[in-house]
Amino acid sequence: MSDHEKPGPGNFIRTIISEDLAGGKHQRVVTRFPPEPNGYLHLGHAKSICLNFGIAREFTDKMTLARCHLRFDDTNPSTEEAAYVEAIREDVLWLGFDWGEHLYFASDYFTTLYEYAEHLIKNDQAYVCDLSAEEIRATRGTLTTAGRDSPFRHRSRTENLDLFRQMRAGAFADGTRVLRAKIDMAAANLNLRDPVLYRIIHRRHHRSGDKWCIYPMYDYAHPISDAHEHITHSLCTLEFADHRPLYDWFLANLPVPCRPRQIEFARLNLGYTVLSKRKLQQLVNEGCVSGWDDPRMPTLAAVRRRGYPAAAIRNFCDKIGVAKKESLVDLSLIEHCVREDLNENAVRVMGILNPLKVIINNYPTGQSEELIAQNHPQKPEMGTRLLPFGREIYIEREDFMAEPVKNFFRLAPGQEVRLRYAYFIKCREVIKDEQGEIIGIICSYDPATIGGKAPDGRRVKGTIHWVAADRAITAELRLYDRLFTVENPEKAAAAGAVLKDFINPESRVTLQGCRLEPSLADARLDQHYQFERQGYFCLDRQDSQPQHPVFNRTITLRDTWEKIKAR
RNA sequence: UGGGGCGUCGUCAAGCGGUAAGACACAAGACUUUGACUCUUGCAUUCGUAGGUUCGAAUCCUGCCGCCCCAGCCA
Repeated sequence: MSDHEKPGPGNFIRTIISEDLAGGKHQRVVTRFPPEPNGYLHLGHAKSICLNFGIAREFTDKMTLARCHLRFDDTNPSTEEAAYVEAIREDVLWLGFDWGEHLYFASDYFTTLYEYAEHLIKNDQAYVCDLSAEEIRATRGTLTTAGRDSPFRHRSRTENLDLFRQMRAGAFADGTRVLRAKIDMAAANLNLRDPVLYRIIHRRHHRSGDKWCIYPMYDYAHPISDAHEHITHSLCTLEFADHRPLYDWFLANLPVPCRPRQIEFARLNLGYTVLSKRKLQQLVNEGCVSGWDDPRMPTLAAVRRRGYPAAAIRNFCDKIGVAKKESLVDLSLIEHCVREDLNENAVRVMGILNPLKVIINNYPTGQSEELIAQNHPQKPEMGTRLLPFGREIYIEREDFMAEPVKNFFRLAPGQEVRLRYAYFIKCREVIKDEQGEIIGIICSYDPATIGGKAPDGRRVKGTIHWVAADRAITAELRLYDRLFTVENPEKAAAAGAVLKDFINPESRVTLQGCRLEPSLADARLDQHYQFERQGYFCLDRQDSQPQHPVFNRTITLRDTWEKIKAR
């Protein structure tokens, strides 16, 4: 008994596949991920990619090789572009999946699809209809009333064939005729009321060029493409459930090599963002974000730029599960996955977001030294680095309070803290400008506490991060927060408002003049960094320059202090 | 009012007739040279609801209620 025959844990799709395998319906599993190249992939697609490729991986063993195809659903040249194809391939690869030899395009099947259409015509199961789009709509009927037959429904096969061939030859203008399946204008399922199979679009296709001027509809192309690739399980989202009878109708009425089974699952919805290409396109078009890869966007290109590891997204997709219930997943779940990965892999460094100068008055002027810091406290194998220290340093403005609140155990007048990996310092004096603004503080340090250890065993409650003033590098830091102010922006916008109204004005805050420890001058694009006590950061792949480094904050560290403070 | 789908903890989600997994969130505590991490503990007598079948029901049956999708020559 192979592993296949055990019912898969959890989701209903794995259960179905296991049963199909156990019942001998299939020897191997073949799935596919079928993006349309008309936009960028987002986290919702990641769910589908992980599901489809994950199943292929899971149902592969020594005896049987399961696989997942990458197929571009490029049946509509008016919205699709080759550039998207490249971006999508990159995204899938980045996510960690490989289609191997199995890269396909629906456009590869245009000839087959056309021949099948003639087959339907010859069987009196399809006809050329001269009605306009408006007329077709008007005769389709409503949810509760049947549609009316098109006056062209009873053309002869010969006439249909001739007309269809003329359509293909470019004899007609866009929108003047379509090929329709002849099914049932009274069907309760609107998809069966003589659906359009082919429409005329005189437009250059990114792959087939000007070879065609008629293009197949999704409903028609999809089942045939699946069948020709010997897909066993065609997974799609819930809104296609109504299309399944049509999917099956084509498979039953055409000489296809096999009959794939369509199974629907619920699409992903994530809190405080939108996961629909149309809506994302809108944000880009309206200038709400800087582009498809603006780090606040939920696109794969954006989260990659922001610093979300691919492994974290895969883990997230595992955790959310697959079901038919429409749900809204907590943003905190993906954040947890990102932190979990980054905590493990990010190199620890120190960086000051809002610098406050500290002068250590008993540290000899002109003296400096190098102190040893660990790159990851829990992983000594990640090594150490040297941190320059001197008389003048910067600390985080937030780590000093002239009038400390209760339980504030960082720096305050007379209070002692540890400078991470350095010394204990005590605040002696506050320097203010004419406006009374604090511009620096004067502290004393205890040389005996070098490395941050107290030989006398005395304890300090706070440890803060710092950088040496003269050796720090200056950088721009971009802090990101949730894109929207409401958890369910689509729902909020449906209630009369527009999406734009719910954009979080603080979703991006740019900080200039941040001071970072000198090791960051050699920061690499593929490395994640934890700025201790602040969060995880990575170099921005678009805007960072050697002379002007730009870091994106991937995510903050969990902040219990925020909660304590709020009480 | 037609058709399709769905209702299990705040959020996801197992469960498939034998007496409610797990994760996130949250709360309390321990540890701590990151108020991070880690650890420990707590968190659905109840599965939309009302009946029925059964020794036994979240699981089977019936009614009701609620939510989502469908009238593109988009996918």
